[in-house]
Amino acid sequence: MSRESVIFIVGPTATGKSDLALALAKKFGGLILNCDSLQCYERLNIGTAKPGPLERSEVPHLLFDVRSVGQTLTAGDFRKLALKELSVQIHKGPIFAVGGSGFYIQALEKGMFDISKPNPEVEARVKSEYDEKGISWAHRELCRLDPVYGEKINPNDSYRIQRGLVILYESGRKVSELQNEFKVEPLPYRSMKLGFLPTREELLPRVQRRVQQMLQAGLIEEVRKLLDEDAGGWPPLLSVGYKECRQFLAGELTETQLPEKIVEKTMQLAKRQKSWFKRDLNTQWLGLDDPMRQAEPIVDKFLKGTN
RNA sequence: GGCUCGGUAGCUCAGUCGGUAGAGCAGAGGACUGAAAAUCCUUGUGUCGGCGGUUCAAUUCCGUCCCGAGCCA
Repeated sequence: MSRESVIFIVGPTATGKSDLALALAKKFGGLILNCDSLQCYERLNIGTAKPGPLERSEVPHLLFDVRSVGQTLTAGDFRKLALKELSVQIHKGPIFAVGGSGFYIQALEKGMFDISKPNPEVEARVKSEYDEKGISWAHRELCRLDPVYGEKINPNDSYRIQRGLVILYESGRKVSELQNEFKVEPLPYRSMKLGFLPTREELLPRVQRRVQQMLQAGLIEEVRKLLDEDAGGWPPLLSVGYKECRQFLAGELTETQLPEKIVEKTMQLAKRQKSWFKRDLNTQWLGLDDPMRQAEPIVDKFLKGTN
């Protein structure tokens, strides 16, 4: 029996991925590896539905709270940290890699371009030039320097335009070249994927319940404390739930609008997560009803198999 | 009870000097290589409140009724 196994558990938010991972890890003597971009940060607990001390005392939880307030983590950082954790921990038992960040899971499974982490000075330079000269200038500049990539991305995609320029200025490399040269670096362990793909009707009540619970558990207070510590410019506080609490604290949302807005934004996030995960044909899909019963035999068979 | 203003897409509303209507948001689908819970793309038929009348033609004008808000009694 090969013990060097990774079982991914993917899907949109509020589907019960963490609960399933915990149950499976207990059952099969495994460990949990976080694949959620925001649960990597300290102090984002309530709003990310991060597993608490109880869960973490039952099963080893890896890659939670690896960055503190004000710091950022990139997908590339995540990949490196995850591979390192896997190399030292995988002998201890099967790894249940859980999370809703499709981009992070892709980074872990397939690798990333061979370039260094973005240099903050270059990023700042691109940003200020972008702010000064505008998005259409930036897009034209990108098209001039890397026509293939420039024409592929949308002229309104501020994020990718700036990123493309940062890569060009910093390394002189074109994204289109990097894409051509890129070779998948598969995970050096055997792996399988379980996933949830609920309908809107199935997910909505779960999201509503979860948002209610988060607010009761003190989400607003969590946000207020972070803002008191001057974390206002920290990108994670722009994410779903956190952003809306800030709007509430700024008087831009009423007490009744707040939960409604968080539910709405969470459902939109879930839609994007679904469209990311559903195209992966290697995923075995589970229903929301008693997922442990469905998953256990699949995982058991996988762990007993040798290929 | 009288007067006024409203009733148009799931919501907020625009508009049609009479030729059956369109924005934002929501919803749906999709993309995705270092902030990804980010960033972005595509997608708008609905008894234009009901019933009558005028008209070649009414969501638009007129009458009446229903509903909501406000003012006066």
